[in-house]
Amino acid sequence: METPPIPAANPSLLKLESQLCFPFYAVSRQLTKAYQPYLQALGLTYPQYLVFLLLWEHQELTVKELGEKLLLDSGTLTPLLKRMEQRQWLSRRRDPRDERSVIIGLLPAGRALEAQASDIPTQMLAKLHMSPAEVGALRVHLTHILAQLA
Amino acid sequence: METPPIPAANPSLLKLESQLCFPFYAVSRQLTKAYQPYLQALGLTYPQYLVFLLLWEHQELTVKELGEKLLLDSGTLTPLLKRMEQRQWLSRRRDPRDERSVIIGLLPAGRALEAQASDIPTQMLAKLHMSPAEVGALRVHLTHILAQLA
DNA sequence: TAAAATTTAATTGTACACAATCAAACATTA
DNA sequence: TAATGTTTGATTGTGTACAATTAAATTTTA
Repeated sequence: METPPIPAANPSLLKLESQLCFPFYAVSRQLTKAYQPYLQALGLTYPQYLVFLLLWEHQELTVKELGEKLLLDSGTLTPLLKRMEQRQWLSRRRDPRDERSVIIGLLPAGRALEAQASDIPTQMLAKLHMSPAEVGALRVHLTHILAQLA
Repeated sequence: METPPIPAANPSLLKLESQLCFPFYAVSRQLTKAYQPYLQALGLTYPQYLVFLLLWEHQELTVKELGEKLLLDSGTLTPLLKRMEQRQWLSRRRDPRDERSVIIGLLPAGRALEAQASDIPTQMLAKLHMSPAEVGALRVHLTHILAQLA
């Protein structure tokens, strides 16, 4: 015999289709997958690409600064950065003025990747089937939500 | 000949702040963190919660069906489901009518969690500082983007 | 129907994510 | 300045994610 369903306060809210979180989770992973062909050609993972976006702009950043900008902690960044260091893409050294800090610096091989990555944003925009205006509006919206959460 | 590669058509596109993907990635992780206090009280991780949302509704689903609905593959689901099986939350058995399929079934301990989870959606909505109408519109928007990508 | 192709999970290996803890370096203060 | 507290990364352990491969079961086809 069937057990009657437990009466939730509002049963319909406890369904996958009612969730706001799931589309975020799923879109995030599908977007990462959409980057795959471009990133794989450069031997990069998506989080590594994000680190490069920051280093191409700033040349040098501490682990703490990278973590603040990407919302990632050292447990994620330290091994990721060590892998990128092994590939000679970046350097890791203590700040002589504050030995607690580790400065991540762009190396020539890492700088050279910027030219090869320059087409990626445009190619990704094409995949989204959205106008630049739509993309811009959505980015503003998401950034606002992120500010509420973080 | 191909498009000229070296200088990006628009250099500003290759910045973290220009990306649409990053807000999705960051919001997704921050949302998962926002669930933490509620899920930890039940001993659940976020992907395990998603599996339960489907099982509370459907009682039984194959690994393939779970994978299709959550956009996750067996390399992710198999170990996750084995952990949930160890907790007696669900059962795993081959479909006698097609021995390739594994049927995941809700067990009493898993069913009992539904009542404890029933308040989570409402509590999460409160954290978002958004009206139900806004949330609904955004969910529709994201679901549409997901359909484009998946 | 036997062989080939397809479907479905499981396995393997790499790379995140993050909570919790640790240790060193720096800052503060009594 | 010595003791206390804070900051910063690294480490450890658990749990996803996913590509690639494998193996078994089923379906299709010659």
